[in-house]
Amino acid sequence: MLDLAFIRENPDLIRDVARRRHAEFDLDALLATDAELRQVRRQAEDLRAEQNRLSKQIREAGGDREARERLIAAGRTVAGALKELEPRERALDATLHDLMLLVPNIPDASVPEGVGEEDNVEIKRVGEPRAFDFEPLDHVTLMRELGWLDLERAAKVAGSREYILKGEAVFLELALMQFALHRMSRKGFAPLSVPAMAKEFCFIGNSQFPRGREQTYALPDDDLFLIGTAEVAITGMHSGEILSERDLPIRYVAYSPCYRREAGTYGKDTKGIMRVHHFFKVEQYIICRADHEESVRWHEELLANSEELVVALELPYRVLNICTGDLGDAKVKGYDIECWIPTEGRYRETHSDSYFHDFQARRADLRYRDNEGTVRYVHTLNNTALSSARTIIALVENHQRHDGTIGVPEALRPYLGGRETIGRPWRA
RNA sequence: GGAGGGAUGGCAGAGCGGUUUAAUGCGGCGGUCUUGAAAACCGUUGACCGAAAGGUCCGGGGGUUCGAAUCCCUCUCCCUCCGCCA
Repeated sequence: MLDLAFIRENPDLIRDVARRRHAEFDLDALLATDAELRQVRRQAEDLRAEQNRLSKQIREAGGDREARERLIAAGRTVAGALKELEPRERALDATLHDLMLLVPNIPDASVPEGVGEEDNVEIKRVGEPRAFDFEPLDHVTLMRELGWLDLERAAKVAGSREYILKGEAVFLELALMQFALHRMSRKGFAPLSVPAMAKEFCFIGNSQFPRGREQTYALPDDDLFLIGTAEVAITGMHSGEILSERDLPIRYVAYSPCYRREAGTYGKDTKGIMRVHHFFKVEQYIICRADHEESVRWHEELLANSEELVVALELPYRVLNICTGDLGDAKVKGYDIECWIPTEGRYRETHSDSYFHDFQARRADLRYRDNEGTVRYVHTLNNTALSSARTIIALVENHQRHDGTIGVPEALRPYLGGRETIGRPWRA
């Protein structure tokens, strides 16, 4: 959420943001509602001031019965007028709030202009795609042959876009998560394991709602929703708080399942476990001072942390600077890391590194008291450390061996009993 | 699931219809003293809207009243006990 006063004073800039983002929202409706609310609120406040004056006079009238009766009658009139005005004030306030939630954040000047993902700008490429001396197999074939994946029974249990991992794939998944948690906690990030479901305010605070609500699983009987990322739970965790500057920055590394409805993606990535309804993720999250330079510094550092993990897993990757049209509403700027998928012959997204300035903090009412005693909204950032399904794809495809087994990168071996390969050889 | 108790400023904690414009303590900030710090002492200090006047806010929402932190209803969360359970 942006500062309302800022929107009021910079309507042209906000219109330009909408244009750059190719986003739709009704700024005129917002400004009109704001203007009307301010007018109605002023009337209501005048009435309340009158009410207070009368209340004081009634108190002071003491035993003077006649004056008392007269003042109470006047008070009744004011109360009646206020009662008529208040529903209007509340309704306008609610409308304004709803409209405010639809205003996107202001992209940084370094975000490339563009309409969709095709306009994202590659800023670096690291690692050479491996030259296979045999025909590499895709992750579905490999994992099936290794006895690691059952898609048919997963569909039977839970429908499309679900999967059952079996055998060593189960340990591989856990190994990746543990690897990421250990590495990040060694860097000073505090490990968290958070609830997989959260209340609505967490999703609004984080900006998943109201736009993108259809991407989230709802549990209506309990007024809860399944999180699509640990970010939701972490933002909710500190919402409404006033932290102290000396507690900042807060650095978390959170492990959680992630649930995504993938509504509207029919026909996209229908093979295997590239696009699935659940996976596990280790997420980096930072809460820092309200300082642009500091946000930028952490944004770069979060990227470097994730790159370090990907490099340790010996996966070729590239980094994209996400363009205005593909950038989530709440983000000031975003980088994606995409890992090389040999059988697709292209890079696929595995990480998303974002900063928000105080956009999430305003929605979640997350503030801090600075060293001068001033209360400010914090800045928030997050980036994937590792996510399970897509990293498994990249790992098995890139590290497959001629005999159908999977090579384990050295950094991951401590989490897999020291083994250099996993899976039984099944190819000649 | 059942019974009871509770939720007040950064934290702790009074207040239980109208001098509460929310006491007091801790913490924070500023100062005196000090080479510097600690201690002590002095001052200052809730959040939000508004240019201001003024207004809003005592877990959320609704109600009673001329007037609600205070009374009523409802929801959420926390605590204690019982039941069930990995």
